[in-house]
Amino acid sequence: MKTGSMIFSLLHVPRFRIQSLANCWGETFHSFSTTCGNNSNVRLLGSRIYGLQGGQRKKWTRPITTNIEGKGSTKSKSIKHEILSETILANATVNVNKTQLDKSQEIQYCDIQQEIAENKDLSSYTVIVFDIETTGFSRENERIIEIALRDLQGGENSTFQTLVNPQCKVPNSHIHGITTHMVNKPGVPRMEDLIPILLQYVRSREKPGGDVIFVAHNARCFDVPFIINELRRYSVEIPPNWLFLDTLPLARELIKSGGTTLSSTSLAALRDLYGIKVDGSAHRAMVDVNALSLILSRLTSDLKLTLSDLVKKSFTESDIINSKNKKKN
DNA sequence: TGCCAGGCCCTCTTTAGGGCCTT
Repeated sequence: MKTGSMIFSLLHVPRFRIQSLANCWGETFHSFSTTCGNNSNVRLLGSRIYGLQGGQRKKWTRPITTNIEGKGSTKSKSIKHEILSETILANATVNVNKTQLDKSQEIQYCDIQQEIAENKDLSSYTVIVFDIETTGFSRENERIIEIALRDLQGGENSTFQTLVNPQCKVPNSHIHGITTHMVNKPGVPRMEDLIPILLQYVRSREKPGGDVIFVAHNARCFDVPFIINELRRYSVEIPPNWLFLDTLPLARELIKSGGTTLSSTSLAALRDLYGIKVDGSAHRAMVDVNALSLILSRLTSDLKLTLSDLVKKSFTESDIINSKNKKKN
């Protein structure tokens, strides 16, 4: 198993508008590789954001990066975003080691993506695995401090990760290693700054007229309600083509089906079951996203689930709200 | 003084309670 190669990547954000952004952030990247039980070598590329720098309110320049795993993308590129008033202009240059990039093309996260490619009925779906780190468990009282996404179709800009300035203290640094000092400074985007960027990023991954399935572990009870609350806090509606899939019920289903040594449905237990090694700190968003990408692949294989099955198991924002209302009544 | 997360699942249950999962 080889690890440690450095891959630069970028977030190619097309020109778009944003109300107020006063941030500057950069990323360094690390790679992650693992070998699954069926001898299929899988290599993951994660990212981490450090070196956050302050910016000015109305005019600033910032590097935004995600990773490149593009097919045949051996050109060097770099990205430089200039924020002038309310407009972001994107230009890019990133240095990518060709050998490393060739290796990165071996990535095959999910049979799901192959199924999407082969099935016309499913070709409109985009599957994005995501994870958030927060200041605690309460969706009402706590805030998101890190978010990471991975589009399983891969290619350029298939990942997105950033710290988020919660504008409050981080009381649980012992969990994820993210401290108040790391996020409470001008260089880190606040949620209100990040939302338009996030929406733009997801739009850039969508297929025309297609739906996006967001996958997370314990999505129904934790990640999705958190996202819904954060968007609502800034009067932003969840796009109607967003679906959500929770891998926790899939893990329960696997235990019920028997024939597995899995005794807990936690992400850590699933990682252990499938021999997925963590490169970096577990409980950091992109590390968990990378692990869950592999877990999703193995879970769907073990449970013999197709993408159609996953679509049936997915839920919408309305489902969460309706179930909450039912409970109230 | 009162609140402290909340939804799902299991069982010694169903007019309930407790454990698990997420940070």
